[in-house]
Amino acid sequence: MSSPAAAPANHDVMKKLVALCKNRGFVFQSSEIYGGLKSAYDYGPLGAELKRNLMSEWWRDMVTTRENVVGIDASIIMRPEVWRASGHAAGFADPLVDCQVSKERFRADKAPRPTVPGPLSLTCTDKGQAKTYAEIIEKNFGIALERDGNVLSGLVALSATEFGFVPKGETAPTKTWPWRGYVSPLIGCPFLTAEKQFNLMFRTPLGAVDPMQDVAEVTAKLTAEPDLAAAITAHFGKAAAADTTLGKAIASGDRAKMLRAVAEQVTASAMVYLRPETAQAMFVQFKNVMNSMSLKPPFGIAQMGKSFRNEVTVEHFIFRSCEFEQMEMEFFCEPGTQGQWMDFWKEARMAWWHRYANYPQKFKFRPHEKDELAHYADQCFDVEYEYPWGWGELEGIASRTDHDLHAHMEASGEDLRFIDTENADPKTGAKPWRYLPYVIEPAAGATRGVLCFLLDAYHEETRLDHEGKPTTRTVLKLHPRLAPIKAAVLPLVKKDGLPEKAREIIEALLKAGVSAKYDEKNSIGKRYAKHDEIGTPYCITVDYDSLQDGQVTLRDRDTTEQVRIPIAQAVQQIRERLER
RNA sequence: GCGGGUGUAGCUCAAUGGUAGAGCGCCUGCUUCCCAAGCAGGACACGAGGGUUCGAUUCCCUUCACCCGCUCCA
Repeated sequence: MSSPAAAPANHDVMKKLVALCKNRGFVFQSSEIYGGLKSAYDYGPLGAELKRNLMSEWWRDMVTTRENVVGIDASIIMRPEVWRASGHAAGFADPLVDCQVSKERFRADKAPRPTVPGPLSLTCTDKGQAKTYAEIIEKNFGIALERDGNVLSGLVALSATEFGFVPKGETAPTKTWPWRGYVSPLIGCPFLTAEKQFNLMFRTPLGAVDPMQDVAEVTAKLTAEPDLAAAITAHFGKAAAADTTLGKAIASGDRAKMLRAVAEQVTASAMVYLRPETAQAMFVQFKNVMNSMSLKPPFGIAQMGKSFRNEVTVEHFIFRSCEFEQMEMEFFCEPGTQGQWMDFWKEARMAWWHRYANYPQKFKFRPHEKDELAHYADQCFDVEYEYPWGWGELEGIASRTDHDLHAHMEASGEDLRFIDTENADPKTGAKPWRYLPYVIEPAAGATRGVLCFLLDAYHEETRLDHEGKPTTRTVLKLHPRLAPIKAAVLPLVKKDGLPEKAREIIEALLKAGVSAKYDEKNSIGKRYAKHDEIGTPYCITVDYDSLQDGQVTLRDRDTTEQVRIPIAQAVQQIRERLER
């Protein structure tokens, strides 16, 4: 597209874009009239078109125009086993704890565990912080720790389950608290909140009867017993054996933990998860897809759709939200060929982003460092975009090895290997070769794609009005195929038969399947400006000459230049421009 | 979740312990022959809940949401 090389360096661009999105019907905040819902957004009429266009372009490029890629559209809810096998259920259900003094939040399983018995000294970053924290502790826990520079001392680990305060000069603790054996990583503080499960996944009971009723009834019954642990063991039997979650909770002696485990146990059979990524369905249905479509590696399965994650922090408008949309493809190939396919898809994917961008220099690859790689990947590249707040991820292209298929084969007991009858197993030399394909996964954020192309398209140009005063023209230089409205049809004035002529043109456009809008309100300049702001690439204007010579002007959004074309060619001309 | 900031019309902003005003936009009519023209009318707001007060948009508390920083990811 024709544009200057340098992107506008406007630090308010996010603010302005968010305002434009609301004003012009691209993106609204969810449930706005009720005060809004955190990190949830609704796509308005133009935003819905834009997102749809973007996703259609992806599907066309990744599925429709490729012989070796097929698409699926899987259910968002799947058996919980899927998420256990994929590692999402365990890997993201880490217990989180807050330090009651420093407010730091950390993972309990990774926290430091001081030797017992022994002193527990709090090391602050500086003297000022030490003073503040000492005051907090005095106020909340009623003890005055001894302060020496940035170190607070006086707390002592007494046993694996108890710590206390031993004032200077004393030998016995004057006050004690129960303890879980670890302290906060930053300052080494034992005053902590209870462990809370932070789960990545959205959980919902599947079924007409709400299992909370069962939870309430069982809890009421169990807590009426004098010995909770014994009551649980009696009620659940084998399900409360020592190696189960329930059994471990009983062993801990913590009532809250036990009741939590009871609730989990009672609801377990009804609970399902909303998928945190679309990828797993493509692994789980790998065999069905391969067999029904008579495919053999190398081939890909693609899918677009919503995924759900409880993010620790949501931020930057639609950049990170709990409900988001993905465009993912799992490309299954022979082990050993993953490197070359990685190169292939890297290039293909970057070319795709560049195709719609005004500023290709704002896209780049960022290779993952070894220690940054997910456990399932042997290589990973992020496609990053330079957002106003810095570089951020847009797509991840991961070499996932055979990790996922392997995990699902093991968990389900289903043989997911491909049987290659033509080639011998390179290890044994025997035919057929049974192997689990390796996977290259280009996983793009559709929601992020919408944001990045809106940012890429957002332009402000200063020009002089008819009086010579500078005015700002806001233009969304969206790629014509992404633009929500392709053409506006405008009578120069709304009289003398011009509207009627314009109506004929818009009807022809709509009939041809081109998204177009008729507009006769306000002056012609205002209508141009309005359509520039929503990214309409072409305006067709009917003037008095049109009635005589059968021609109209076709105005280009980016250059504002006009050419005169016959009305009879209008539809065809617009369609041709969209195919470029 | 924690710290800091913000919340007044569709948008951008103002004023005020005594019941809110402008610009732009929007709607109606007239006018208007190509890049946010003019005239005349019109509609629309104190994020929500509670407290103090004779009276709160203003002061206090709570809550919700957003923005900027700490963690994670498509």
